Amino acid sequence: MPADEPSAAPADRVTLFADVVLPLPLPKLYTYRVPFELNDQVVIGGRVLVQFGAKKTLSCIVAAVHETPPKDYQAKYILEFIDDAPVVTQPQLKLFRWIADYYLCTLGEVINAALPSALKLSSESRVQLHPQYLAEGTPYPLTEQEEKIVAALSAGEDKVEGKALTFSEVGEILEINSFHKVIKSLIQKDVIFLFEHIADKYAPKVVKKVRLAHHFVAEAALEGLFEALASKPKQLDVLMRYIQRVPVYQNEHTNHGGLEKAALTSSPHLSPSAVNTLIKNGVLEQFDQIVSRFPLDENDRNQMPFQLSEAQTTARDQIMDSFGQKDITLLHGVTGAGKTEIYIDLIRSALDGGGQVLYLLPEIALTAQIVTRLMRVFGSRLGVYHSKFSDNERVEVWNGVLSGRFQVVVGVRSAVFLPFDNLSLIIVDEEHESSYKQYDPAPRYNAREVALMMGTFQGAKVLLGSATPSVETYYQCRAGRWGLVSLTKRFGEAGLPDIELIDTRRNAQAGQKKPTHHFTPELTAAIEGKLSQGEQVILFQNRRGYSPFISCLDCGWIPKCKSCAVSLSYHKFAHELRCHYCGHHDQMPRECPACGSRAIKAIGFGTERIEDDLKLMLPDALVQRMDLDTTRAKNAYQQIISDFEQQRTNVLVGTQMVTKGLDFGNVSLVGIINADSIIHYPDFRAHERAYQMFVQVSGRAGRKGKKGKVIIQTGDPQQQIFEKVMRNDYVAFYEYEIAQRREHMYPPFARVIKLTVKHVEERVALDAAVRLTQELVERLGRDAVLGPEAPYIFRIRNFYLQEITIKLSREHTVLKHAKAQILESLNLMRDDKNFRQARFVADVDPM
DNA sequence: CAGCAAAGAGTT
DNA sequence: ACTCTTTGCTGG
Repeated sequence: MPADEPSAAPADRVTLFADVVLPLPLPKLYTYRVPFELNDQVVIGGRVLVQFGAKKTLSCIVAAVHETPPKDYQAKYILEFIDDAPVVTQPQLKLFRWIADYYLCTLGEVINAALPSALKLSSESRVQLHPQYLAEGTPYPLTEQEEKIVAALSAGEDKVEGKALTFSEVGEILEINSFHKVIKSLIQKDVIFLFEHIADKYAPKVVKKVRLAHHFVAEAALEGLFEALASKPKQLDVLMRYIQRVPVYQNEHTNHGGLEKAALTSSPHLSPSAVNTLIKNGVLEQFDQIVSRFPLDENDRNQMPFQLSEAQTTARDQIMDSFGQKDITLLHGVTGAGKTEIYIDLIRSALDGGGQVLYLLPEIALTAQIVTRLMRVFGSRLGVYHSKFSDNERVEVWNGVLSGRFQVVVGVRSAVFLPFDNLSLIIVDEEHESSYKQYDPAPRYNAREVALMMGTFQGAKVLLGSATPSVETYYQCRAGRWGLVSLTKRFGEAGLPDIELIDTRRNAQAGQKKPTHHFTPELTAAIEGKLSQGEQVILFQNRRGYSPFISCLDCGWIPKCKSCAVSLSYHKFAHELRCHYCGHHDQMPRECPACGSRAIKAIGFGTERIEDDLKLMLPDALVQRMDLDTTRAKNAYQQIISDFEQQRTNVLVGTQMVTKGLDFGNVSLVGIINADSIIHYPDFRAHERAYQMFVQVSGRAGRKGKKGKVIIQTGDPQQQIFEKVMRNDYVAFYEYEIAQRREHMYPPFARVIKLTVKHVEERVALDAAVRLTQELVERLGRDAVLGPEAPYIFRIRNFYLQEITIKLSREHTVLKHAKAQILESLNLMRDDKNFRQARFVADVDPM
């Protein structure tokens, strides 16, 4: 095409339209018009401000730009462009579209989950004095409270307009909650007006620094200063420290960078008031500097040299080999085989090739242990993305990936949303973990699957790692579609632990006594034995709280949650009854509300009770509990781990958390208190989960050359699964399980989509579910649809539940068609007046 | 038939 | 999701 095409309008006169993604669960994109003068500012993937509806101003993402005006309506104008570079890249948009499609949700929901909330602008209502009031006052009388607000609004330095207050500030001034009435009345009297204030929530981190005022930098001036301060020793001390830390003579710039104010007041002999006096007298000047929340490591590239063992080297080479032919490879390595070193080696060569690397870990295992090791090798090129990070920290990681500062990111499932555009390697460690699946709210995605798709889109290799691979993954390897590399030897030649099954039923018949009934004598003896040898013990019980329910011994009363179909768990420390599904809690009753009896007993046992009883049985043991209740605080988890690592505690009692990815050198015994509840879960994955749990928790025993012991307490030692756990025979487990899946048409032989219908009335929930089932059967055939069926816990948060399970062929085109049919059925249901208050939730590949 | 609450429609 | 609009219902 000739460059000077006469018909081409000048760039700034083209009428442009932008399709934007609103952060709402709306199925479509919305089209806004770009104002001419902003034509050259349009950035796909950038944020823009738009008016949505009459009241709302929203920030959203530009997904596409074009010149086609919408047919049926007049597009509104974009108000403002926020970014001059994309915050969401093209590869991301492509991936997000795939997620929305695959997981049956909207693009808005994906964007909402993907963006750190500090990147979403917030709009807050504020009030200000009305210009008319400022000019003429008001003819209406004002109440005392109204006067108070007017006074507060006038108090600002900004005399012309007065200052603005947010609603909550108004509330604080009046010290009442019902301030809306006051505001409403003032608006009616034209005394104030309301406006929306849009603010970026991201706040850079600022440190206070000081430097020497520039006219003192010259040597002569400085000498003079010393003389002038001769009689003020405190100030002199501060000045000396400054000069000691900042050699101002060397050059001007050294001083210009200054020194953190905190560094001047850090030792006890340095007085903060002396610092302030120096600032006040103009000797030092104070300034703010924006710093990264992830400081650059000065001794970067402190590449910790380490040697891969022979087995590790072989595995590494096999993985590289496999990647030559296949994009996806599974590293099946027993716990303790040293997978992390192999990962580090692979990451290093991926980085040398100039690509980015994403290293995914399940939520709980993202411990200091692994991050510290990675930090040592990759220094400040490593970004960490983690649920306990603050919003500001997340934004910095996001921007760091965009800018190229972070070339490796280690993170939890939401790290798949980060703006990578040049990935060459993705590692999904512990790929079988269910915490990769988001359950609520939408998007209900599995980060492992998203990672696989991301790999395909960006041409990256994907390495899945696990000691107990998911059946689906192993199946792909067996079928030859994915590569498989096995590591069967434990690092340092530590043998696999001995596993002993203890029959709790036989013990019960033998007449066990009460306070220790969940500890068999064998387990108790083993714990005592190990502790006396100075070794450590981990006890696993998959239930938190003291006991799962309590009961009146006289009338049998059991307290239930008022909004869920579950009994309330007793939490002894908090002296409360709690619902683990909705968070509702009650005081522990002194007497039975039904019959007045005082004989209320805790039935069953959770981690808290195990901890308690153990302390009674073995008063010298230093017992620590690790479960959701003890790890709520930001650093609690790390504290517990490090206490155990440093052997300040010697028994760790916990839920699932203790099974995951922790390396302890001195643990020689692991006890599984009750294996039965794990095996007998009503779900097609129950056996897989149980196998994984037993093997993973066993893997905590016996590291660093010591042979460990595992004791499993069960009422049914004949279960086939135990034999496979004891022989550590994954393949045998797999063969058995895959036959079951084939027979019953479960994954990997079918895709499962679970639909949940929720309604406050049991009847309506059932009716809606029956109707939905009919619709689905009509579209997909009788064989594809199971249910409806009320789940085991049939009411949660006041909603009655019904579940429909859909099983589909894995074939891509069939799947796509079926999902369209499902969406159609769901939309039909949502439009049906009879089911208006019903909620319909689709969960693709539930776990 | 006012006055209010609950349900429905629409957002570009 | 949120808000404006319509419909439905209670009291009279």
